[in-house]
Amino acid sequence: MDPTTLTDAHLIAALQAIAEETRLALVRELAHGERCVCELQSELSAAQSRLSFHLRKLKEAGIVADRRDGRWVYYRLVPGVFEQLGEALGQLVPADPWRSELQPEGPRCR
Amino acid sequence: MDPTTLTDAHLIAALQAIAEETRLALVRELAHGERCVCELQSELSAAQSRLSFHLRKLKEAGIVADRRDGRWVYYRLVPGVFEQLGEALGQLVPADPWRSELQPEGPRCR
DNA sequence: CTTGATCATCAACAGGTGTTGATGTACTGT
DNA sequence: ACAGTACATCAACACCTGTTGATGATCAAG
Repeated sequence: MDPTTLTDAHLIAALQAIAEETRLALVRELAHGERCVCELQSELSAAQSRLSFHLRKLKEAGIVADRRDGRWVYYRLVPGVFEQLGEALGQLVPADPWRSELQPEGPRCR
Repeated sequence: MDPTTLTDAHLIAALQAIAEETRLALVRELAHGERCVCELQSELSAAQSRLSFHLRKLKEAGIVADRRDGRWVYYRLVPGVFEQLGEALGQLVPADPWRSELQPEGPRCR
C-alpha cells in the first residue's frame, strides 16, 4: 500500500505549484477534462503568456501533462496526484489524539 | 459532513506554508508534540531568528498555535488541519475515471 | 511559400520570500 | 535593581516569483 512514495522535494514542489491562485484555477478547470491553452485562456481570461508560465510550473511539478495535436497543445491532470498528495498530507501527522499530552515536562534548553 | 470548509485563500495560504523545507521540518517535529523554540532550534540546528520567521508563517496560516509559559513559548500543531487539507486536496478533483474521455471534440478558439 | 493561428520563451519590471546579524521585549533568578 | 535567557522584530541583502509585452517556433490552410 505504498506504490509511489513522494520525496520531500516532490511533495514541496507539488504543494508549491498548487498554492497559487491562477494555478489552482487551472487545476479546477482541468478537473473537468482536457483543455488546450486557448480554451483556458478564454475561460480564465488570462494572458496567454501568463498561462504558459503557470502551466509549465504545474507540468514541472508533475501535476499536469501535455499532449500536442496539430497546432493545439492539450493539458490534462496527471491521474492520482491529488489522492497521493492528500495521503502524503494525512501521513505527515500520525493522527495521534494523545499527541499534545505527551510532553509533560519543561524544556532543557541549557 | 463539512463542518469547516476552507476558503481558497486559506487553502492557498496553508499549502504555501507547508511547501517549504524548513517549515515542513518544523511540522514534522511538532507532529511528535509540543516544542518550545529553543528545542526546535537545537533539533533543526537553525538560527533563532529564522525559526521565529517560519513559525510566524505557520501560525498565520493556521497550521500551528503557540502558548506562553514563563519565558518559553510552546508551539503545537492545530489539530485536524492536515486531515482537512488532505480532504480539500482530494475534493479538488471529483475522482472521475472517465474524466479524460469526456472531451472528444476539438477546441473552438475562434 | 506565405499568412495566420497556437503556444513557448524572453527581457524587464515589481513585489514577495528567506537568511543573517543586530536590536528590542518580556520573563526569571539572584 | 541587575544580569541572563527566550523569543520577536527589524534592516539589509540576495534570490525567487508572477506579470506584461515582444519575439520566436511550429503547424495548418490556402
